[in-house]
Amino acid sequence: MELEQAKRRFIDSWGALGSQWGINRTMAQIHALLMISPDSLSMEDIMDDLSISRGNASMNLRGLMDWGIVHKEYKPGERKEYFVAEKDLDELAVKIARERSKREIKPALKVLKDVSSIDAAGSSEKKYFTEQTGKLYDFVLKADNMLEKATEYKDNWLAQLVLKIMR
Amino acid sequence: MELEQAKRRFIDSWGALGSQWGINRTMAQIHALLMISPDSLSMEDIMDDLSISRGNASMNLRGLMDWGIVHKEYKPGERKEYFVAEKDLDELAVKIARERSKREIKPALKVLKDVSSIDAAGSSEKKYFTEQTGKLYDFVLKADNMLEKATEYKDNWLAQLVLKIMR
DNA sequence: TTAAACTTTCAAATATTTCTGAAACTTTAT
DNA sequence: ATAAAGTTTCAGAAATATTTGAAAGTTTAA
Repeated sequence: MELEQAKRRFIDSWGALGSQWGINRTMAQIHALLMISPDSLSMEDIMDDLSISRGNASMNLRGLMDWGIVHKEYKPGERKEYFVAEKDLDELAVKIARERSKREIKPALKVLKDVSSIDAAGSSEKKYFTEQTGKLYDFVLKADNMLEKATEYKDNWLAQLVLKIMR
Repeated sequence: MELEQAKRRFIDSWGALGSQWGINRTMAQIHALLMISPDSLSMEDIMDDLSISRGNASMNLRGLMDWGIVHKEYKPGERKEYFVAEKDLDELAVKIARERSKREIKPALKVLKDVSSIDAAGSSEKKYFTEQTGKLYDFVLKADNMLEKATEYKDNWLAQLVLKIMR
């Protein structure tokens, strides 16, 4: 397999993976492209490589920056903006985990807390509902806390956690 | 907040959450409905409650069964099929984790392995590519293994893991 | 074997998401 | 202040994904 071919295969599957995870295909592709790029790329470079429009590139780069996993770089003497991906994978994982927690888990927890605390007196239907959503709340909260712990300690988290537990 | 209102809010947000996670809205809503249903529900019950067509209900119930998180139940003397959700949350998490690993992570690993093993001799561009995708492969593999360990031991996994490490 | 009761399938319709491209905006150098 | 170089925005177009509904398929009981 030649480089160009391998590159396409990587970018395509990273893109497909992204869309399965609720990230849009192009955003994931741009991320993939930046991950394998030794140098930072301009918007034009990205548009050309992926054959996408300027508007599309602009919006998705903004999206990646909102996730905190891509940032701008300015080259001295140049007007253009260049983009680089966060390439430390532990750091990348931490940022994604934190952002998903903030954007998705926390709001879900709020809903679960609200709906599980309606007054259950009376019908057994109500009782069942508050019981189930309450359990869900506890579970999601526990999971979110574990994720937080994990990101706190990055790759070394397990060892640190063990130490904490043992003392 | 009244039960009906709380129920709608729960089903809607579970549905929205689903679509952020690459699961379609209706499938997530059916799942939510079954989670708070003390009794098993027929396809008609589900169609009525969510105002969806028979075809839609049928396909999404099949989807949920493929994930292994909903199953059919037959009531004695009745022709109709009834559906129930897996309500043990640890069990639910394990099933989802295993299925995602099988459907998404494993195929991604294959691609990463393939593309990272092209012959890197020559250009430094190639070298960088194989290096980056190789690191990605190692990282995803490590993450997948941890997930597997976690599901093996279900809720008790951490304690078990600690024991293993200490011996 | 038939027909009633029920489920599945899939082509066409609908809804949702993403993408384009051109206009508006911003920044910088002169 | 101006214009060149660049970026962002957003309405409409295109692409994708989901949903419907009716026909085909299946199962069961008599």
